[in-house]
Amino acid sequence: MNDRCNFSEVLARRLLRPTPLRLKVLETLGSEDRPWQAREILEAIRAGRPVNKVSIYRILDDLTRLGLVRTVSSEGGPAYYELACEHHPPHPHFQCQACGALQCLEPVPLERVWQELKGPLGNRVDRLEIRMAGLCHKCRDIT
Amino acid sequence: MNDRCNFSEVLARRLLRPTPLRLKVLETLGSEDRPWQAREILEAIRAGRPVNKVSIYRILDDLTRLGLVRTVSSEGGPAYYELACEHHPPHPHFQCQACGALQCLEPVPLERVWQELKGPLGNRVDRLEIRMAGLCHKCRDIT
DNA sequence: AAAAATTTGCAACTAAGTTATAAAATGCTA
DNA sequence: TAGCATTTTATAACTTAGTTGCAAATTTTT
Repeated sequence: MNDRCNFSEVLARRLLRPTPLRLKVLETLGSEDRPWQAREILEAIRAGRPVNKVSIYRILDDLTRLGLVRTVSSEGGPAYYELACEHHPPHPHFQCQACGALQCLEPVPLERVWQELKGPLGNRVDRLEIRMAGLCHKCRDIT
Repeated sequence: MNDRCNFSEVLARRLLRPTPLRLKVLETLGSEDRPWQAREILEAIRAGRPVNKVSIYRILDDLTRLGLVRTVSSEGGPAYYELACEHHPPHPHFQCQACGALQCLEPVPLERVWQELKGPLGNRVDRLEIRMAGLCHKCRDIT
């Protein structure tokens, strides 16, 4: 999916060294158009080399803090992570309640909703997360 | 907040006995206009009598399955629960990234967004969760 | 009141994520 | 390029949220 980002350049520009492990994490996240669990990333990387889970969590934290990665929360489950580069702007997600799979949906124009929500409360709003839940087309076909 | 629901009637109508503990859980959820963590509920009830956490989780599960309670997921944290009675329809939430507090926002008209999102994917959509994150007015004032 | 069913408690467990600290790797300066 | 400082990764131990299996207690039914 994401062959278009030069990760090591991006990392270097952002005060984080482009180590093999960091690049591997970014590469993994970019390899499919869906959010990943920390554990999935760990297992994917372990298929090729030994890694410790703490390193994965730390790298995901760092990348998130720098804005290269976005976290997506899931219904009762663990956190998911996705790339936050210019080719992957914020967007809603769909989670299947049967198989648990999390899909990325197309961005939708939310200016109106956004304005309506942020207005009256005096809160400073930084992020908006939209998650739909239901039965995905695969699980729908099966049953 | 919620003096308007006759919980034990509601429970009885729904195949769940109105036990003191179940009523206490509902009463606690209804006592403030905000979602509660399981742990908060546990502690609130323990102030008045001994309870086991497993009972709380089980009761919350049962009530959620019956549609009397809704779960609200939070940024990286534990699950939250809120009443789902007719006086408290689905609505967006705001979570402060500084103090972690979760507020209930007013329901917004989402038909347009909903249609736009559910359309092309072939998924059956049952629920829509909207969460905003940022800095709440209290934390804003402090800093 | 006895039997059956439901509800709650208790202990042990799992999974996600964190913390503290040590080891390894990398970059920098002489 | 050797030595020192800094950054990155590993390891082990821990915390917190939530679950599971089963026993005790309570309630309902007969």
